[in-house]
Amino acid sequence: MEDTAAPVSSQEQIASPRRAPSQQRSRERVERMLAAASALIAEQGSDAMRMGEVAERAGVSIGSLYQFFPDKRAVVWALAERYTAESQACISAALADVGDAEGLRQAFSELVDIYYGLFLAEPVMRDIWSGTQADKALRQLELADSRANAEFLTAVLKRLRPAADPTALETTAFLVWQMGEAAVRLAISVDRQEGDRLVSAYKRMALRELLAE
Amino acid sequence: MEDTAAPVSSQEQIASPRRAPSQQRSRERVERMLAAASALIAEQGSDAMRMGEVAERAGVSIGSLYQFFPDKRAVVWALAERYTAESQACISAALADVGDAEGLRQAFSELVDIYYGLFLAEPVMRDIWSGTQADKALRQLELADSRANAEFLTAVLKRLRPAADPTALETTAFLVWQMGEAAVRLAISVDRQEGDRLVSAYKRMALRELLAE
DNA sequence: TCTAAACATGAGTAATCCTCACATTTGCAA
DNA sequence: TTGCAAATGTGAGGATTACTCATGTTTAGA
Repeated sequence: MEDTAAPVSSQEQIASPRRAPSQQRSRERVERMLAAASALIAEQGSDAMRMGEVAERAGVSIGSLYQFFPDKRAVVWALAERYTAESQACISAALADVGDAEGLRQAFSELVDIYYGLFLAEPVMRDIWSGTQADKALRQLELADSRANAEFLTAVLKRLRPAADPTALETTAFLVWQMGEAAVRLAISVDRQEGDRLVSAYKRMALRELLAE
Repeated sequence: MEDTAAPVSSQEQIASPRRAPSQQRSRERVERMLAAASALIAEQGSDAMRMGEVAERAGVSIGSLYQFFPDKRAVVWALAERYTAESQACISAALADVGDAEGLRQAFSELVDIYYGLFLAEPVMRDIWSGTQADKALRQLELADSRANAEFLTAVLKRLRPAADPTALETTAFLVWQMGEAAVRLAISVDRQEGDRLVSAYKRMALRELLAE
């Protein structure tokens, strides 16, 4: 007798730290845990990362690890959250004072290059975001992040094309942004030369759309 | 004393059936296994799919399951392979006799609609391809599939724009195709109304690029 | 009919996530 | 300073699950 219902479809809530570290000592230990996890992900990928190994390398017991992270995904999620927070500021700054088409062209091109470079250089980031589709919580984080970033782009578009339908601009910005993330992920999974070509092609395609009409 | 090398980076080869079923009886049993797996994925997702449950539902022992599939991923992979084989024919047919810009516009739009519809309707397909980023073998299958499909598009482009640089056309086709897959995956993970808008926006963006110059 | 190969079985192995009962440390009020 | 509650730390062990293997059964063909 098994469940015939599909419990998966419900919104799996993101697991927040089981208990926020309130003492200095534990805050440092949590940092060590995250650093250990980051190193292990860089070496082996998040899938091969073992919780026991994270604990060992951080110099804490497995129990302590689970005191602050409800499960394995939460560890990865915590790292992912840091990256998004960092990049958000960078993106906001780059797009804030774009005033004309040429400005957008330059700022956008730079942003894509930075993003591409980050993925090429950061194995942890690459690993985390490539698992994004499979993990519901990460997928939600990525979507939320993408929406937030797309909003900066939307703001620019509304400035440059005040006559256009706002909803359409929002859709365009969101789509272009997501396509960019997909393009970069694609680019790093083929050889470097083709990757560069793909990123260039994406830039052209995105800008054509952003500056249309 | 731990390995400091990262064994993950090496090309994990796709696991082929451990032993191809040669008798009628076993061929039928393998079909039942795949059907059971498909049903379970539809209900719970491939991650929650348990090999024991697949065997039970197919009415075979766990040992039999492993006689034909070397591991869990191979089961999912076998299902994925079927979908790609099916869709390939469909895509090839749709693009084969495109002769002008208007023809491309129509054929492309239809293809995207079909693909979007398929993802909306087929939970198994949705699940399999959303895990695509995490699983190296599936990622390779998807890339190979995408390249093959993009080739049909490349052929059309070369016909419509004979003067253009062939490599550039190939890059464009591949990128546009991958963007399409990403757009559809994005569209099904937001609400239906926004999903529709995103797919429309993708069509416009892609066609603008495909018909440029 | 006989035999070798293909097929079938399921209890058992190994790996891993995570819990929990208990020990220790910290901050702070009396 | 002292006492104590809350926060933190520990690691053996429970629970789950992918996968193996020794052994038995069925099939195809000579």
